[in-house]
Amino acid sequence: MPRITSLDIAKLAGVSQATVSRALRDSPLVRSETRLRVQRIAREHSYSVDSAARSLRSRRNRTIAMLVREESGMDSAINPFFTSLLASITRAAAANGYDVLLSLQQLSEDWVADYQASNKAAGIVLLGYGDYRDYIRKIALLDGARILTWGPVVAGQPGHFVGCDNRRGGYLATRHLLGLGHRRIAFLGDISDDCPEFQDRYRGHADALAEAGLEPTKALHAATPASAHEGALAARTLLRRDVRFSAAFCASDLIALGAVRAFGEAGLGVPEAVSVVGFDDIPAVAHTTPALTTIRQDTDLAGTAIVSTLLRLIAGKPAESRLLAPSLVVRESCAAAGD
Amino acid sequence: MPRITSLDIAKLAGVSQATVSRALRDSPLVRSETRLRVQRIAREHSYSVDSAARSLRSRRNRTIAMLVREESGMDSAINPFFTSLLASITRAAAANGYDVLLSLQQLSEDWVADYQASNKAAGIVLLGYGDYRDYIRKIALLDGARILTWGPVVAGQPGHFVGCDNRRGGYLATRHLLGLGHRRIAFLGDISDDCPEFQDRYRGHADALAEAGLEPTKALHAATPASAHEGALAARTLLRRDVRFSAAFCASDLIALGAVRAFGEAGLGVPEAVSVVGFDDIPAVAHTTPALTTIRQDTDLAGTAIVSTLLRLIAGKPAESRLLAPSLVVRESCAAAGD
DNA sequence: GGCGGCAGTGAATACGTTTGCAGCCGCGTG
DNA sequence: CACGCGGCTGCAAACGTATTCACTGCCGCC
Repeated sequence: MPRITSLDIAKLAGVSQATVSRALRDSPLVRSETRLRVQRIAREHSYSVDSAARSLRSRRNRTIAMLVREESGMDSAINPFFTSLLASITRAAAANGYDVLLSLQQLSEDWVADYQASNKAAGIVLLGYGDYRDYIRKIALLDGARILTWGPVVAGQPGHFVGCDNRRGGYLATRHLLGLGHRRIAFLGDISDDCPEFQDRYRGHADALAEAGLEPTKALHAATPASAHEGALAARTLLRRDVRFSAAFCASDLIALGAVRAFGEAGLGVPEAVSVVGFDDIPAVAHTTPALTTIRQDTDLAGTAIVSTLLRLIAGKPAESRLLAPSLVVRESCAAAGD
Repeated sequence: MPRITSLDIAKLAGVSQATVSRALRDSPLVRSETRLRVQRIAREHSYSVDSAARSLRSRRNRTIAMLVREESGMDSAINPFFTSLLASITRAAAANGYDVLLSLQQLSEDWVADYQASNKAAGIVLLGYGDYRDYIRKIALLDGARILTWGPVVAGQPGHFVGCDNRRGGYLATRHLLGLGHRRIAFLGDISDDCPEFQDRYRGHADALAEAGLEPTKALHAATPASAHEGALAARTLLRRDVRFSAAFCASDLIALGAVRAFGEAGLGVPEAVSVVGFDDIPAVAHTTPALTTIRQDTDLAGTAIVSTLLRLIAGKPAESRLLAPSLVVRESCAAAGD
């Protein structure tokens, strides 16, 4: 049973194959009467264009590839909004008539060749490659690289990025705490160059303090590894310093979870004794006790921003890196400062 | 800058384009010396085969499509192992040289035409379409439908399925409780025809009871909606009946979470007063207090099973539906029966 | 009335690859 | 010596579509 082709439809409709091709693409070149007839016949025979032939002939391709870093990407414990980001990108792509190719990659091999040169995809979205920054920099300079990276946007870097406005997020978090009357606010998180995200969150934190006429205090900052629950360690470090504070802004939700536990073990209830704000709004923190007040990244918005920027790149139009505004989600982990 | 083709490589290597094609596919027809030279040159120019041209000419396609149901699929709260299933399928596909197309679909439209007829994909994996059973049944009968559904395997149904051995899982859960000395074990979960999974879990539960010379007691069964935390409701229903039990097997982790809370509110500590076993091993339950003892579905195994079965289908070989063995994960929510 | 243009259509070609077929060469065999 | 055969290679024909170009009527205009 041979595959049904546009030529078959052409014969059935009594027109040429060229006309079928045009009719199915809603070309204004064909009379609307003809167009509708062809479309009807095609539908009746449930014909649909062979995508291989199409992209071979037209030299373009309605597919974008999502490259997710093997180790980190899909691990929903570490990067929990990846799933919803995935979904939202897929939705946005579909809305633009694009298919999405999913691939788990180490980013070590020559996958640019694999996907760009063999044109399996018109463009590439990189997810979870935060620490491959230099490599991305390199390939971003390739001619016509249609590559978009989800991650921290740092000024002046080559390549195209879409990411969360971490500085704004940090600002929102600390402003919330200030608004509740807190004045001595700890910051938990590593702000070395390894974590540009956290650096920005810290800057936002400082912004908010400055706005209130305060300055960040060194004693109130506890560095902590980015991942893992070792936020608890940082919290204990802080407690050991014997410095007064009534609130803590944690650079990630996981850190916050650890901190909440550490505070609890030290007899400091959250939010009675100390208020806590997290960052990310991972699904788990809505169901913890207390449910965590945190900063949410809008994954829906992120998906559409990523796709629309990438499509501009594909179309050869100029495209800017974009920062997405996060928002504050108030739950139960903050209380007004006692005095 | 025109795209580099196999013809270019041919010229560079001083052979014909046909030989290049063969060499790159490791055909035994070309002398190994020639083959290596061609491959080296291709690599040096980072040439890779145009996938559109390849699949057009060869009429085959190294892509499989994953269709995830829009509403339920990616919602990681409801179906949390979907993400890891996704990852594991992608990995398994890549190991076989297949790409994975991700699509969120309602399964209402004529997507079979879209994916099969337009051959974007050689085969289709359906995820999260539990209640589209009759529709799947219909399309499973299409000639050469290379479609695989992840979901409950019921005997005699048309189509190809890979799913968890729910009966075995139910058996394991209840056997664990019996082993701890429990004799009056409640079952929380809807066992109507709407939930074939839960029916099977209940059967396994009954199997284990029978093995111990016991019978399921009607009074110890509380139906509950499949999703949501309304397991709490079921638990309360049970408590109101004023029937004695020392353990509860919950047909899903979400039900279990609700039940644990309801028991707690009624003054029944878990596991001191009542032992609880869940099902699914969603990520959250490893971090609750108490951490939940539950039945885990092995998503890695599932991914490889799904892919290998689908590949058999694609190759035209006969393929069987497969049941995957779950395993018991012991945590903190069960204690030996007091007497 | 000729002529340019326009709307609609068809013929033909090219996209880059795979693959059937034929050809070549050298060697063993009858 | 002829012949065949096996190992290797090239030629050329598809695969199904998009798109350029040419063509046909037809209308309006000078």
